[in-house]
Amino acid sequence: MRLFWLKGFSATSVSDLCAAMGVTPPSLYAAFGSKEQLYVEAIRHYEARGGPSIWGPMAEARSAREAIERYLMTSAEVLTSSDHPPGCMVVLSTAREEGCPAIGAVVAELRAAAYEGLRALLAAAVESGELPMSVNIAQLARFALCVQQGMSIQAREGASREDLEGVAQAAMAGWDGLVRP
Amino acid sequence: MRLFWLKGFSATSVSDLCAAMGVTPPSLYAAFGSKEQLYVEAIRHYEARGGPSIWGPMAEARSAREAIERYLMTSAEVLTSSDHPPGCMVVLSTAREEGCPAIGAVVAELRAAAYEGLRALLAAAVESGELPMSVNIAQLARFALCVQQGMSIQAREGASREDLEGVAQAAMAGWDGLVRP
DNA sequence: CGACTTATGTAACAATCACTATGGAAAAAA
DNA sequence: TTTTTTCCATAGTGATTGTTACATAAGTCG
Repeated sequence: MRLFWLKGFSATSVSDLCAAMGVTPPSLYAAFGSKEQLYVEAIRHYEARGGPSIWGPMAEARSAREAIERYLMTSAEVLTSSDHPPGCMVVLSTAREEGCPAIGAVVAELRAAAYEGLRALLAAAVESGELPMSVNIAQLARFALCVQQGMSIQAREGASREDLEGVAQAAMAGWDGLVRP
Repeated sequence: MRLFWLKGFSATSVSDLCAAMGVTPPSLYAAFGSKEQLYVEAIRHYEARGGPSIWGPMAEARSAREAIERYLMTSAEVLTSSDHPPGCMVVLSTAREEGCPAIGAVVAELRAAAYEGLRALLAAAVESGELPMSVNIAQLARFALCVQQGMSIQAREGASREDLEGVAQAAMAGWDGLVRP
């Protein structure tokens, strides 16, 4: 998972993977079938492990604004954590462009789920009256997602947690500007 | 350039490049030396051609706010233009992570120039009095850059120009919130 | 027209790619 | 203890990687 995360699909060879796992090719193929299936399993594992650390804190928020703020602030922390490659594996994946549509479909599914999660959160906030009905939910969800995706690139470039927290703070100012009537 | 832009460094083979150029390997190597040097020449060509279309409109702006707005709105248009691959080649490049530090250095240089351009613009606005001295220039520059980088990922995922213009608009609301005392 | 430099295509280079057939060792079952 | 099954490494599969030696064709100049 870490190798694919860091180097991408094409640039990571089966030799690299075997060396990192301390295994020989036959064992790898007996366990995962192919390099492609291993990547899918790796990114699914990534989502299952890393997902809660980002989506978890949002669930405890008492307002949509606080949820989005936690989403971005937690991202600033997680994406720059030093015990794994920087940035989000799903956001940074380019397997489809590298000529692997099967993986691309899985990645697209995970990305769509992130967007839909944000959208549903905002829709519920409109329903409950926290947000005025005039607010453009799709725009706001896409904006938050876009900022978080940009953070992944910044993190890979070497930005610090503080750098990204500044970005999150700036984005929340955008929220306040847009939500106001 | 388009092949590298779309598929990245590792996933683009010399065969692909030769086929796309209608040339055989010896000609390619006589002209460019190596795949690596060709990538560098391609991304430099990208910057020389595509750079002005983004940085050009900013120069005509009459305020820092308008300049940033043009930066983001023009990006929304250019990054989704249909006559070339979606997203920014410099932002989306992962050559360093793919194991090519020489290319990584060139990409880092181009990215740093973008950040420095934004930073200088904001510094000048503080100097001229348009922006209060209390504003965090580095934070604002990084925020604008981050949003633009996120746009590249969204564009590659299939977002439309209108989608990204919505993001740009939301980001400008963030500007207004941050610049106010 | 002939000599020479400049290209470009053919073919092949060693290395690495993803992947697998085979054989032997360890563990489980009888 | 013997048999059977599971497991895994050695070694090698054909294909493709980036790159180049050679030979032929084209263009340039005397």
